[in-house]
Amino acid sequence: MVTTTEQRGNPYAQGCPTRRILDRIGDKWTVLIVGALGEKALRFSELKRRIEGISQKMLTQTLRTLEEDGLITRTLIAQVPVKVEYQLTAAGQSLRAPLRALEEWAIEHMGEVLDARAAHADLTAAH
Amino acid sequence: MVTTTEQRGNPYAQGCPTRRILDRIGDKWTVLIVGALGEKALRFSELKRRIEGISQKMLTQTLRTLEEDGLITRTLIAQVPVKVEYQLTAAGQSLRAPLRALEEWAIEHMGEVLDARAAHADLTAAH
DNA sequence: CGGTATCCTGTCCGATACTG
DNA sequence: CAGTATCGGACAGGATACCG
Repeated sequence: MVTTTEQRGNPYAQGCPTRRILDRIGDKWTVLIVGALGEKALRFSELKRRIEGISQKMLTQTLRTLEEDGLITRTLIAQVPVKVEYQLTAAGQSLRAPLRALEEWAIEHMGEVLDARAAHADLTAAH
Repeated sequence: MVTTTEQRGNPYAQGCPTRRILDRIGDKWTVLIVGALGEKALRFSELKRRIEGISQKMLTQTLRTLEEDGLITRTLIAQVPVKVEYQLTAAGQSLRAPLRALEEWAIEHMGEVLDARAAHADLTAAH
């Protein structure tokens, strides 16, 4: 066997699918949607209300992508007016832990990073 | 005090800095660079070699951003030819754990997600 | 070696208008 | 309510050329 490190999950290799998957996860809205759906299933409009600043287009688009990836399910309840519920699949649920870890890191180190940015801005301003 | 949930680390609020920080972290190359520097300090060209497909421009740009954010340090060794070493700061190091968790999730669920995508592609192809 | 500067193309994404 | 469709500006990011 000519098994190199590229074979399995090596994100440093160009062809590796983990890259594509990491890209998706890294997506701004994906993180927020998965987070929002973590507690319980939500409707389209509930999601839109919870996630400030997301446009209808991006919400739809991201939901479709998540559905394609098997991370959420979309349930249409045929009534008037129409009702659509989104909820995490098992795979989607399993993503919550690593994402929460990231969120916690962001919250914890936010001040530190902002200070560093400010310090750098001062330096450049002073030439 | 009129402290709302928006005040602290609530990524769902538009103004919250955690969003900006999560955006940075979510960046394609950031994850790979921090991962690569995890083991030991590396030179510019070493990083470029390790991270397949990154352009010089993006490597430089991402390194600058990471430096501004206080996650890595840049050390210039004045000799001929010039040598520059990048290494993680303490804050940068602390980011490794959550990122590794994400990488591991990607590796573990890669197959699952790819299957879901394939299944979806079949459905749409069949009309 | 480790960059910077410039050009240029693709894509992201918000705004808007319309629909079952 | 929960979308789809379309347009257009901003911007990410590759290719290329040049520099200390």
